[in-house]
Amino acid sequence: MKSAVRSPSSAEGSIEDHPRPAVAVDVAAFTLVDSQLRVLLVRRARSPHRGSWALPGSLLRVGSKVEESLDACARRVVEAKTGLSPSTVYLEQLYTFGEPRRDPRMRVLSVTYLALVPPDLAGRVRASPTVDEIQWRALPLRESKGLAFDHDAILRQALERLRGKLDYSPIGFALVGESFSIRELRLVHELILGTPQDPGNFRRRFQRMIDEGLVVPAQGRRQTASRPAQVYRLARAAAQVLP
Amino acid sequence: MKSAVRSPSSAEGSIEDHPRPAVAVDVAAFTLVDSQLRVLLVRRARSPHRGSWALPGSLLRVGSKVEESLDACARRVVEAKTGLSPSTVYLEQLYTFGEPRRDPRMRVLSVTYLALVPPDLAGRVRASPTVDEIQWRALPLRESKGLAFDHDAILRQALERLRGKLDYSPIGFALVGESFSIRELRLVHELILGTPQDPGNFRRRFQRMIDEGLVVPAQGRRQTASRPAQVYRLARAAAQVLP
DNA sequence: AGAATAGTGTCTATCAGACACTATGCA
DNA sequence: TGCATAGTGTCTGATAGACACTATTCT
Repeated sequence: MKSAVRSPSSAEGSIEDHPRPAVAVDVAAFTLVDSQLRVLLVRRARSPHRGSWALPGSLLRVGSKVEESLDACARRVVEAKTGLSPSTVYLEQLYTFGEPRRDPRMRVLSVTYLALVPPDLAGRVRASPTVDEIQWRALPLRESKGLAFDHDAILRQALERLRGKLDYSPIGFALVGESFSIRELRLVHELILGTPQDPGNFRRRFQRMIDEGLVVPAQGRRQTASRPAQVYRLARAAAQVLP
Repeated sequence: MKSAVRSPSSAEGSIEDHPRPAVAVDVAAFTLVDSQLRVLLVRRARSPHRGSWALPGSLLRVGSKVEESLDACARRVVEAKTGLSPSTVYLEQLYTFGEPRRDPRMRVLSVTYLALVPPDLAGRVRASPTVDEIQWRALPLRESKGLAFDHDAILRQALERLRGKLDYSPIGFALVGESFSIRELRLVHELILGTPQDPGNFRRRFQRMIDEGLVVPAQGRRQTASRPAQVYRLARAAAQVLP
């Protein structure tokens, strides 16, 4: 019972000899395509869960030469799957999943990330040669229990985080282009929250952001069936918030 | 550059052969002692950072027989250090730290947890035989750069989470006894937020919780220098929220 | 009685939500 | 000219914060 006495602190004594789990980084990447919220999925080519859809991921690079941080690994995953320069992609660590039997082969921890890809860049993934092995899937997914491993739970957690942060953080801007109309930003909120947002009230909240200098009018207008809308862009100071 | 082609998905092919990092679980455990917010620290008996104070932790138990989940590992850490039954301790995963050089010996990931220990149980840790190797240290710490590894950053993150969730979650109840006066709960909020809370306004917010049935009056009163206060306890339904 | 804390009342500013209304550009 | 969408105005109810006030119990 008192076996903890042997190694009371975080990383003691024979740390090199202690058995270690495999560590993967999996990413729930979202974007907007055709006015739909979509998540990036890959089809598994190998067992286990061969043929199932899964969140893209990779084993963390560990070893004498190629140590990468968790953030760097997540960036690498997004870059590899989309061909995007990751500088325009918002990335945020989500949660670490580590149930003993989540992978049938062996003990695997998954450090998960939330990624937001601007819609004007998301199209590139279609040009990939492995086109039918990777796709932006519209949400909500039909078969909600369809993903490999525990990726359903990861996806749920990612959406929850997204919804939770939308109101008090500028996270929504990561899903519109560099310049955007209020209508476009409102669509992002409506898709994430799943409920229509009152145009007037939404605009008033947006107006406060203008007053605070968070957002500034930009050149150009949006072509619509009727009156064109003013477009805006993030102020330089605020753009730093979304690395 | 295109090395990702070899293993495009999360856990592919030679997962058993891929080099693996060590994985530790470190816990930032808070409690109230002498009307002060305190964090549980242990003094490191071995190199690296020998003699420095650190958050308590343990290597994750991995292997054929003793697979434990991340949550179970965090519970085990708290139990080992405090002697408490972990059922009364609030536990929540915080963040996973994985910078390549955070441990000089080798690559070590730290999955961190926030723990809240009810004040009436915290005293037990003093009775431990290793009394001068472990203690509840008052916050804020004097030497804010004094902890081993990157534990300063972990502690900062834990306090941030605590502050952030205080307003919209019942997390504060985890730092009072089973029955408590409004004054006691207010003290918890004041210590976490670092600012005095208006007694009247605080009470009004509390009143809403009573109206919603979240909290109910309990037997007994609190002995003070003047008028004794009513004590309350969480309603049975609400108590489930704090496992 | 006096001190101290528990607990109440009230005023103001802010904000979300509902919804009616005006303005502008396209077909 | 009509229509669809952009954008404004207004009302209501909920809430945070500041602060004055009353109530109760201990010494």
